Amino acid sequence: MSQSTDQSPERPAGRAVPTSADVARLAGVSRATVSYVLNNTSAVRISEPTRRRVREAAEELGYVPHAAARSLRAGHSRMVLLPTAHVPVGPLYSQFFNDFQWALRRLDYTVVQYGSVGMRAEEAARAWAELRPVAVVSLGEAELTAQGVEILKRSGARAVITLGTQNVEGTHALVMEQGRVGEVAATHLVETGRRRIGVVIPEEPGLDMFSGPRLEGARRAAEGTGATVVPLPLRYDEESARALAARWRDEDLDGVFAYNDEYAMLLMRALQDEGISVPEETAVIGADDLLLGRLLRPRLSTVAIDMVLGRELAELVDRAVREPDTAPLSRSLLDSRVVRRESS
Amino acid sequence: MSQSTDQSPERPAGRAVPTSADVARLAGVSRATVSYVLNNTSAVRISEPTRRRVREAAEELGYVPHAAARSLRAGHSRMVLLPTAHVPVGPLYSQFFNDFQWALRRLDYTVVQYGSVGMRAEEAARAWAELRPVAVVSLGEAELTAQGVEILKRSGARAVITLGTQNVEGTHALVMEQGRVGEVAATHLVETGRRRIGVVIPEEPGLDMFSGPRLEGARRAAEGTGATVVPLPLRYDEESARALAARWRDEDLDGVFAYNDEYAMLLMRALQDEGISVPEETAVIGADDLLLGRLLRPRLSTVAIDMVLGRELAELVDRAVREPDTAPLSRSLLDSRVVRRESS
DNA sequence: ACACAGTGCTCACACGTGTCACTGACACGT
DNA sequence: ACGTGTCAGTGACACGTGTGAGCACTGTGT
Repeated sequence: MSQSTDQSPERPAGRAVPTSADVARLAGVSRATVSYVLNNTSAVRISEPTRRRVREAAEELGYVPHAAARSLRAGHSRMVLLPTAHVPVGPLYSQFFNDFQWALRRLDYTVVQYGSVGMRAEEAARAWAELRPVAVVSLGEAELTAQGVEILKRSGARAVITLGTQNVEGTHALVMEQGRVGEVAATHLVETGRRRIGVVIPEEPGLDMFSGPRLEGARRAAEGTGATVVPLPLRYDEESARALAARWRDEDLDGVFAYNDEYAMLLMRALQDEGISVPEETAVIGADDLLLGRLLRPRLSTVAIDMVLGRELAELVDRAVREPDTAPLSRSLLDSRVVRRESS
Repeated sequence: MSQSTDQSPERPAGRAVPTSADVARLAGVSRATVSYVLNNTSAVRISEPTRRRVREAAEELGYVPHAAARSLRAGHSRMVLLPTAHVPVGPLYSQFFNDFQWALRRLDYTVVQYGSVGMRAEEAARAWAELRPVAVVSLGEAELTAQGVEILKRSGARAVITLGTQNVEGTHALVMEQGRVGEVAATHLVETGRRRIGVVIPEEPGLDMFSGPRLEGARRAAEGTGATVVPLPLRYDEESARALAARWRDEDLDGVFAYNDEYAMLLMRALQDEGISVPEETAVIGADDLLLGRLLRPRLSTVAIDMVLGRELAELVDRAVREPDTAPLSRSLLDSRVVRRESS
């Protein structure tokens, strides 16, 4: 990175940022009093007239406390860091993350998303550690090594939590059972008589953390039923889908779980263009229960995924912070159920 | 908010967070030397053996500098704050934001997203100001009042930038010409002979900042051509679409610009179910050029939107920070063009 | 012998905040 | 007069860092 140049960033002199000392001066009291008043400290008693004078002075100057100074003094920051994923997340996660943030703020945490694009895992961990967050909640475990966790904990983080598919040493690993998604999809296909079942694996990077476990789940479901599972790599474009459809009959497939509804729609169109009838010749099922899937003919069957509430997760985080030495959290983060429509 | 309780958050004593003083002690030098070495300060000369000893000591202790202390001393933070929008953003913006963040980091800024869910504008501005960001870049101007801008600037922010549809006093307002989207869509419909043109307005909250200007743009395009524009409120569900389609012939519409591809797909299906042929009886055009739109029959026409590069915007921000007194930035952030397929 | 410059490092302050320990002032009971 | 207690507030330190001023030492020129 470039060196911090710092070319005399003086403000225009007359407009210095007001501090609590300025407030104290204007109100004619000591700085300590200002601190007590503005923080509503209950242990010290300040008369009502003084309180008012302080508040008015703060208002007049437009005083805003300096978070860095505050947390420096306090020794901690009540800040929860969310490494921003480079994963392309759908509306499901957006909604979940919004709720989660809102709930954390209710618990008086400051939520900060901090990107790590183009950094190695350990480098990123160090950058996060500089902010001295009280907790780190990572979507996926890809950007966290055991060493990175160690760095974070040593820098004062009381909880490191991953929302992923596997456990990571030293973290509270909340497992999203992606495997269940593949499992219920495959089970549904098997129960409706399909025998050679394709599972679409997106070739787009960053999705492996979801697609891998879903494939495994499908395999588990097929085990011992006589059905076989065939992984099908697919890029999210028409040409790739056409190519896959062209060799469909050679593969002798009669059912497919297509990772999610978008890939399912793409593939179903290609199959139909190839003259393969859905669901008679091949059943298709997606995941996420997008509205758009209901607009196709046949209507797309799907796996609906119910995420845990953001509020619940926020409470788990809060507990992990308050009692860092308790056993690692354990909670299934999502639930899956088949929504059968017409394509399967 | 609840009071900060601070119930003796002592770490297990043996594991205190290491500071530069610890590093100095271990390396047998002064704290100043440590600072000089770890920051590669060129003005002071430190011998190579000493440098090595310091680096090794830092490594051994797992020392990570304390960002709060650093920026407290420095008086500024090179932190760019991105208020997280409560707007449901599509893949277009996700991509753009990723690029933008990456580019800012290249310029040695620290990018932090900070939510303001459930806060009033002024309250949120105050919370942001506590972090003393050097710049604030807001997607949309909804969560920024003139007063909020004043608070931020007074707290040391050298640039407040909005990516929106209108100017805000005191900010560098980068205008996304949403109007153009509606304009090119309507122009296209008019040129292909349509006379009564519907414009879908999503009823979902948070989208007004886009839908309003798009409607206005469509109106501009129709002006003086003899065509009329009819706003059509629509919720993103099948029932609402069915209801709209049911009164379609009464409205006597022969063309529709449907806000984006998702609403367009929803509406087109409802029209077809109602027995209205597309494009013969009614032309349909969306926006965003989603892949899924190409899967329908007829294939969906759309307005492709080319966003400005994240890197360019990052450079604008950098310039605004370095020279805060220059004229407000001005730059059109997006470009629109019609992609004609089969539905229009 | 002295001035002077260069090298390698340290001292001590400042940044803005929270809070512990303490101080006057006044009231009350004896 | 004295001890005790409450009220309303203040003084001073600590948090971790960056940096200008300065110090001890060595070499070099006159």
